[in-house]
Amino acid sequence: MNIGQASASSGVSAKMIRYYQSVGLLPDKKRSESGYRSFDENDIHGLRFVRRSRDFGFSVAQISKLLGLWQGKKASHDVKKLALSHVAELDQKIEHLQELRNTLKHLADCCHGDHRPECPILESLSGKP
Amino acid sequence: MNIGQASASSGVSAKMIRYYQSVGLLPDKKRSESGYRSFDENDIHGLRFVRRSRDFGFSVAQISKLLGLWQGKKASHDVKKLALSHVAELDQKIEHLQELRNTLKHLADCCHGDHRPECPILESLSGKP
DNA sequence: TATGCACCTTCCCAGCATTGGAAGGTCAAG
DNA sequence: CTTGACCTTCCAATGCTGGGAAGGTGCATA
Repeated sequence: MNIGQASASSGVSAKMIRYYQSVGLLPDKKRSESGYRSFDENDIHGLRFVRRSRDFGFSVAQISKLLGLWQGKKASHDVKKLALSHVAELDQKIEHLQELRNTLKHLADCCHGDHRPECPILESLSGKP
Repeated sequence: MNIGQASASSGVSAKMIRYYQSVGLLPDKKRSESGYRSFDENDIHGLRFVRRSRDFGFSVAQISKLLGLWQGKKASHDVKKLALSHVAELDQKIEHLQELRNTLKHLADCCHGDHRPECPILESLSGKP
C-alpha cells in the first residue's frame, strides 16, 4: 500500500506521515525499489493509534511514550499515570480558559454596545494591571 | 525611555516589543541618533493594552483591530461584537477540551493501573474510529 | 582617557504541528 | 509514447516566544 492509500485509510495526511517518520515517532522501514513508502495493515493500525492519540490532545512526545507502551505490551500502570497527568493538564487549561471567558463575558455584558465612545472592554484593556 | 525600561514598566518583553513592531502591530516611530528605540508614557499605555489583550487570549490580528478601535475612539458596538465572538470561540474550545478530559478520565478510571497487560486506554487508542 | 559593564541594535535559529508548493522521478492506462 | 495521478525530497510559512551571536552605544569609574 502506498502513502496515499495509507493516509486515506488512517486519517493521517501524507505530509504528517512523513513528518512523524522524520522525527522518529514512526519507523520508516519498508520502501519499494523506486523509493516509495510501503504500508501494511499493521502500519495502518499504528497510524490510527497516533491519530486518535492526537485527537485526545497528546503531544508527539507523549504519543511516543504511549506507542512504546502499546507495542511493548507493558504495564497499564504507566499508561494510567500518563493519562492522568494529561487530565490534570487539561483541567488546568480549562479552568484558565473559563476564567478568561467569564471576565470577557462580564465586560461585554457591561458594554452597552451602541455608538457612544465609552466602552468598559477597552477601558479594562487599557487599565493598569 | 529605552526598550528595557519600557519592557519593565509594561510587562512586555523587549523581544516581543520588537516583534510587535516588525509585524506592524505597534509603530516603530521614534529612534535616537544611534538607533535606540524611544518610548514615552503613551507608548507604555499602548504596550500595556497589548499585554492585557494577549492575557485575554486575543490573537495579534484581533489585538490589531482592538487597538484601532481604542485609538480611534470608535463605537463600542464593534468592540462588543469582537469580544462576544471571542467568548463564543472560548466556549467552543472549552467544551471540546472538557469532552476530551472526560473521555480520558473515564478511560483512566476504568484502567486498573497494575501490571497486567490489559489497558482500556491503549485499547481505546488502537480501536477503530 | 581608557577600560569595563550594561544596554542597545540586527539577524539567525529553535520549538510546537501542520500546510503549501516547487522540482523532479515513477507508474499505470490509453 | 504520452498523460495524469501519484510519489519523492527540500524549503518556506504559520503564531508566539525565547536564546544567542556579533557588533555598536552610553555612562561611571580607575
